[in-house]
Amino acid sequence: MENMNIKKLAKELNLSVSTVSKALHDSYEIKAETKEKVLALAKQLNYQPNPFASSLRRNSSKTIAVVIPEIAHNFFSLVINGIESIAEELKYHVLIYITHEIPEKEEQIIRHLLNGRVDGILISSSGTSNNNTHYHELVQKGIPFVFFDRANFEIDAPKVITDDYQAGFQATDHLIKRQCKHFAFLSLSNQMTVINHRKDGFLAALKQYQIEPSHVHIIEAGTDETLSFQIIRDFLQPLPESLGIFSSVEKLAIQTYHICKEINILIPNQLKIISFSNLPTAALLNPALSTLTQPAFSIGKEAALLLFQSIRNKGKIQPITTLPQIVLKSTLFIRESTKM
Amino acid sequence: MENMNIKKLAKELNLSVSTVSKALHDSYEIKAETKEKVLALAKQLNYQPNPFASSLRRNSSKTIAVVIPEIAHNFFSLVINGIESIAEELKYHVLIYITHEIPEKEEQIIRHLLNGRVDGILISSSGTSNNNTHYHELVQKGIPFVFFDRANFEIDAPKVITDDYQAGFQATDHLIKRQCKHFAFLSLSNQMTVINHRKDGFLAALKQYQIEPSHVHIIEAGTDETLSFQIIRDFLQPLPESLGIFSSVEKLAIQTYHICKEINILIPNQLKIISFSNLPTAALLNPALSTLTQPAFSIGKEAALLLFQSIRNKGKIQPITTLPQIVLKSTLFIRESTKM
DNA sequence: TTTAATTACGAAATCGTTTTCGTACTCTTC
DNA sequence: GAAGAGTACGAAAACGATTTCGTAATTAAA
Repeated sequence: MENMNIKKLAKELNLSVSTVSKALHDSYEIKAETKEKVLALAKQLNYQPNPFASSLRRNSSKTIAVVIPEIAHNFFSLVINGIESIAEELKYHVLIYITHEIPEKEEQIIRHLLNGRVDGILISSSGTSNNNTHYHELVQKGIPFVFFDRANFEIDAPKVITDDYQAGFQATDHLIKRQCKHFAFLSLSNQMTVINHRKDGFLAALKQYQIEPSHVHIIEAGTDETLSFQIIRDFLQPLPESLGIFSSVEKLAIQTYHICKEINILIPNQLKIISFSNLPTAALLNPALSTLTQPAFSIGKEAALLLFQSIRNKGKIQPITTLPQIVLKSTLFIRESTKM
Repeated sequence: MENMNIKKLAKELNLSVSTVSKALHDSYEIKAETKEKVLALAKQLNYQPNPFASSLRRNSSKTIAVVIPEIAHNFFSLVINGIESIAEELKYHVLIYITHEIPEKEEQIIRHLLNGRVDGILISSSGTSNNNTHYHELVQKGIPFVFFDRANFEIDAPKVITDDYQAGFQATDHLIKRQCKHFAFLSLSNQMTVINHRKDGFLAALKQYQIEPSHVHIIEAGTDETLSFQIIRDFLQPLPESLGIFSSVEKLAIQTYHICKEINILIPNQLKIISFSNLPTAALLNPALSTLTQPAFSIGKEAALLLFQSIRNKGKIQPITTLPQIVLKSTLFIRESTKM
């Protein structure tokens, strides 16, 4: 009596296994009276179908995977919230995989997922877009996947991104209007398209205002914490005159704050800074941080919706139109860190 | 040729399915030469075993579930990081379920997991300890689970917690020594044991210093955001003299900061505050927030280790000794928000 | 030389569902 | 009342792995 299964249910009911299965799935072949009996006993004996048997037979797992570079990061946590809100509604399960910003790790995870464990994948890429073969394998295997935020534009898959170029332009325009003379862009990696879009917006704004190229600084801080600390610290000593920093990610802005505190640089007097960020405490920082805030929850929601659409359409002929690419808007919050 | 499976592999190799399966599992029954051939072709044809067939037969899923109240919260994100670090090593998969602090939601999730989808569960309870039947059902079904942080002490399961009583005492002691006259404890719920342990520490310290009971305030702020805002705001108007606040969770401290900013209460002059928190920006707030910081990553790691130990021991006789309960220490960081 | 043990493999059952057929039986309809 | 349609169910074949047995062939022991 360890575990209830459909066979025991059938025996108990004096019905065949197939009849019970059909009854549980509300098949038209079974008459109402029988269905009721089956449902009643199933509930009474606390029957729950074995998910693996079901997945094996139906070739569908009711599970999706989320592959992200890191999780202890407000942006990604909020995205997961958005994803979960949809998955929960559709009774799907959510597997989480963390790449720790290591492209090989991402490849390994994606390759593993080729085995059919999930019906679809949501990816925020850690890749340097050098090696795309794992994405191609997904396409070839017919496993639906959707990129969010960190997309790979060489791959023909649905994407949910934000208006990074425009946001970068807007942030930089703001710094220019606040009378900065030198401008620095804090970059995570020059291999990531999101970051590069933000940088392109940054550069475009500076170009439009004809800023002296020698006053433009691109700081490749990288993903390693201690290293990026050192790189930023080195850049700030000596401190360029009227420096305006546009940080492409929250983490680097926080590091900059720490460094400024350490070596006594006053924000916003000596240095203005604005950053992409979903920090719930941005307004409470000393000084309050001006931010470009991505609609993280919506990104997760939209990405999940696209994925489930993709899963539903699986097998059916794809429309010839290009795959959907949803672009959401980030919001600019002007706070004290960029005060004149 | 859609998907590779063991049958096709066997045919290609002129071997039986069973031989191939054994070879892939490095069985002693198969000679080295055959194993090599099988492994070689498996790699060449990119064979990956179907996880559902395997799980169905072996009755094990190589998957664990993490059930948490919310994810957009530094503490839980860090815990997940810790959990993932162990799961990844053991090649386990991690399913995430979010209860949004709704006990019924938690029950529903746990009940669903009785179907064998996972080999074990890590739980940070959202329950009010009124209804424990779902935990009992886990025990009865023999599904291993471990509580972390928010444990239910009526249930005989392994737990990883922190020294909440002591930390609460320490935080309060600190406030007393900083010459506070009135003392407030911001609580999420009087049904949660973690919170109550912190409160007990708080009350014990006040008792030891013989603080006038009328100067002690327990604020039940609750989990609803707008409501808790209102409750805290109401409490702060009018502002008790020399108020020292001990916030049991980060979120309420942040709300308090926002309110103080809004109604112009100066921290730490008019109000001192210390909070349990894993905010990476605690030191950068205005003013820097004194915190009790839980070793979130370690909590996740230890809980995962206990769970896997439990999974390995499944079926074997349990030792008569009480189940393991690991207590980790929180760290006190004194910052400006409690300055004299 | 006979017996026992070991080696290396294969047939088939099994895990618990789902789904395709097949088939009694009843009910129309002309 | 014969043919066709519809109803309600059951037998059995999947799904793809794992595992239990059984057994030839070889080797070792007596």
